[in-house]
Amino acid sequence: MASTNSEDLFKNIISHAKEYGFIFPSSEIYDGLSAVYDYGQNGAELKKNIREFWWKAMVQMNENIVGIDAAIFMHPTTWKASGHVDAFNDPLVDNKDSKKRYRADVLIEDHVAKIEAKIFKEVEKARGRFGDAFNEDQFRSTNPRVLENQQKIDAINARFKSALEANNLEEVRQIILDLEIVCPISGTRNWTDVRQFNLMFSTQVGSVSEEASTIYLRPETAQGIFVNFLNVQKTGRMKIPFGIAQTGKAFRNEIVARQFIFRMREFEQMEMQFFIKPGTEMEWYSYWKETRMKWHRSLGFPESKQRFHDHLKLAHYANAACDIEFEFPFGFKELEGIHSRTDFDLGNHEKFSGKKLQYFDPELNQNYVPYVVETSIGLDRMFLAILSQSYAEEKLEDGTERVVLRIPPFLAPIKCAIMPLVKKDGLPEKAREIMDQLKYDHLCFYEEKDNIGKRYRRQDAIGTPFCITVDHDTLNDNKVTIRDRDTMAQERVSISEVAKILNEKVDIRAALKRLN
RNA sequence: GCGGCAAUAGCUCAGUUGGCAGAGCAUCAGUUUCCCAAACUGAAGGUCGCGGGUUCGAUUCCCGUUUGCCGCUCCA
Repeated sequence: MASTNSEDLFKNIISHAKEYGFIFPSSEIYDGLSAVYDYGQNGAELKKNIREFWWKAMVQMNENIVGIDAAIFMHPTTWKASGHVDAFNDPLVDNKDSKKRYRADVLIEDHVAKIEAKIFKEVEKARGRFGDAFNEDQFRSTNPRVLENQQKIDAINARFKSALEANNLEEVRQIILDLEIVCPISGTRNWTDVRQFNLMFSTQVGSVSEEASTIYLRPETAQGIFVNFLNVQKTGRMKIPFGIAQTGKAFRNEIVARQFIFRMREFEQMEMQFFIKPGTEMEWYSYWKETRMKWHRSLGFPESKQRFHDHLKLAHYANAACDIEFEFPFGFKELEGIHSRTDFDLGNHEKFSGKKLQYFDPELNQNYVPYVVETSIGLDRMFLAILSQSYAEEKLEDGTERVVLRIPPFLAPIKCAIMPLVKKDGLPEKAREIMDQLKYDHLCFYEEKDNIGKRYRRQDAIGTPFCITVDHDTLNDNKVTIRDRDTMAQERVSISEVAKILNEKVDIRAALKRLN
């Protein structure tokens, strides 16, 4: 059972996640759906608790940050303004020998450019021959070689244009084959089919197909915040600097989606857009870098597991960007992104909507489009980080092994298991009384099946931090034992104190205070 | 997307040179023990991922396909 290397470890974590009701492949009875997963009974709780911790840390702990919940469907123009439509509409083709991928339109344009170069050469030759008397337009419209090449170019362009307009990718490939375009690296013409990779999923709104208009499932939640900037600023009487936070599903049609729930086609983001005065972005960028790292560190995992990764190549919307990376079993990977987005988004939404998205700054007595610093974390990735960091295969003193999830108690799916030592002599009744007392505050679990050791191990496996056991002495002294998941040590306490003790042990407040 | 490997019970896997489908653990019902996966009795759980082909007969051989993992590629 013990994992000898990180690949085994990762496989064991995946098995464990399924066996104990954290993660299931989507629609598994139909063989699943590639890169889509469901959260099971324990996974849903853990995910909810992570989301709550983020929400409280961002919204509840910051007077100048408020939360919204925007719709997944948005007006199609949103994605033109954001740049998502244009950035991802390229027809791509792979060379099977060199395994290199090219944009089909670039291959064809390069080929056209070569023909143009030939024409240019002819023209320059002629210019040298005729000297000052040279009439380029006349030469181009009469020279047979130039005309022939120009016709070729026109024919290619016309054919390519109509193929693209008809969305006929077969034809695009045929053009590449007919033009005998070779891969610059392998030199072969062994091309795959041409494929259109659009990052966004589309669907139709409207009941009649002719009236239907195409809309997209949002590829990021951020735009829901930008389009509501004025609504929130005005109705919330927000003053810059202020933030808008949101959690929710986003969808990306990834070409390659892999590594369990690390890269899924449907995933949940937790994003916060912080609106600031232009010129102050670098201060706020480093403020949020440190603040977010503190949040990650507050979970108590080794600091060596997290690191910053500064982006050298910046996206079209950013003037500074970094990732917080986590060391997953398959290496350091992005967990959260912090981006200085300038006024790119609000500015573009102004252009496309024609609405003024500005803030009147009373101190400066002037309007401006605010700059934005964004923090964007993948909830599913955070879930995987916590799951893989918590998972431990332990060898105990007596030589037996146990699997334990050392999830921080306030994030654990089940906070407390309550069990009678045996299921007779009135012990179950007593345990039920305690269960009925605690269930109003915490998700608790009652169990009387199997011997007590087995029940403890089952709770270890799902990360339940505490087990309360009712034994024969309980009936006389009204005391129970509280067993700690990590140390396996037991403490005997009065039943009247149990609620108070448990409240303290699983309280999210301690974690939030560590953020200060 | 390309290449490699894999898919048999909830989990980990064995197996049949092509001839009635197996183990351990887990699950459920009971007996017993009672503080760290104990024991016993019984039960349930499978079109051997799916679809074709070859064959008297395919879980086994062949082809396709789906899903997963790994490498490359991609990830504004």
